[in-house]
Amino acid sequence: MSSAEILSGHNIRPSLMRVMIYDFLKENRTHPTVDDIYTALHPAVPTLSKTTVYNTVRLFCKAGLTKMVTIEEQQARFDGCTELHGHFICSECGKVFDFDTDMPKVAGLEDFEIATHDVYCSGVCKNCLN
Amino acid sequence: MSSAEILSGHNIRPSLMRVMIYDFLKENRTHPTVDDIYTALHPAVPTLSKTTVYNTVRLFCKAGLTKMVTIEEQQARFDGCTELHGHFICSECGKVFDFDTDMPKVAGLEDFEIATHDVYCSGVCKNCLN
DNA sequence: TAATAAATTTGTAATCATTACAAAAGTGAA
DNA sequence: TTCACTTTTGTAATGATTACAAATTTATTA
Repeated sequence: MSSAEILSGHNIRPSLMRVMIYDFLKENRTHPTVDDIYTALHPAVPTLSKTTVYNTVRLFCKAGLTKMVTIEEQQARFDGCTELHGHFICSECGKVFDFDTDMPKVAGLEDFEIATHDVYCSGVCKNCLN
Repeated sequence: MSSAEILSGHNIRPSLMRVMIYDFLKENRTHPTVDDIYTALHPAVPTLSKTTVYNTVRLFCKAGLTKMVTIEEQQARFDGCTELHGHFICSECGKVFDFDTDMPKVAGLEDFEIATHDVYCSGVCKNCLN
């Protein structure tokens, strides 16, 4: 299924900018920040505005198409994959890695309506340990 | 064990401000922000500076005495309890609740040095569901 | 105790991510 | 084409956090 079709399927009109940003998130599984996205796409689309990137990722997240990753930082990161998986941030290099996990146990929140589950870890990654 | 002793045990000199801030975190399990802490203590200590609160919570977190809770917000929250537990944020009222959980499964990070585990959930709390 | 050194606290100014907002540009229908 | 509507853009505002140096407090030494 094309990105345009995926966007349409979530009631988001597949404009050029939106498709580009969605493609970027799909192809770059590095959990980019808004600035990362802007910097990567700006050369190809000089008229791109950072506000548009902010608006677009917010739109995507509201539609459940992408996920926001807030992990010990003041800069939000975005993830094109919404399947359940954990995020590990390396305190040395700052890179964010995915890992496999399972649905965490949640006890004591009876009568709460739980919409999202997130598992975060931090430490030092393999590369930085050398 | 007194707060002063706990601070000393972590190689933090137990100054008046530090003990007050630590006590506040121990007694108020509401995951307060820096501003919450400042606003609560300021009447009693009019000379308190917000910078001091920032410095102090950073010092505590570095020493492992408190934990930072970054959950879909641009404002960091602080938790005086470092035992393993999950955090739930209500998308309606913004309150953060603790819940029981267990150590999440982490697969695929062999050779990584994992220092922290965090489980976050979001949704609508019991009160807001009415 | 007085003098000195070290650590803590404070206030101001700077930084930086994010949002508000209104104008401009683009898109599609009649 | 014209009109209504949506998207995109740029600028300015907001607000959390940090940098930094001065002021204050605390501990140490003589």
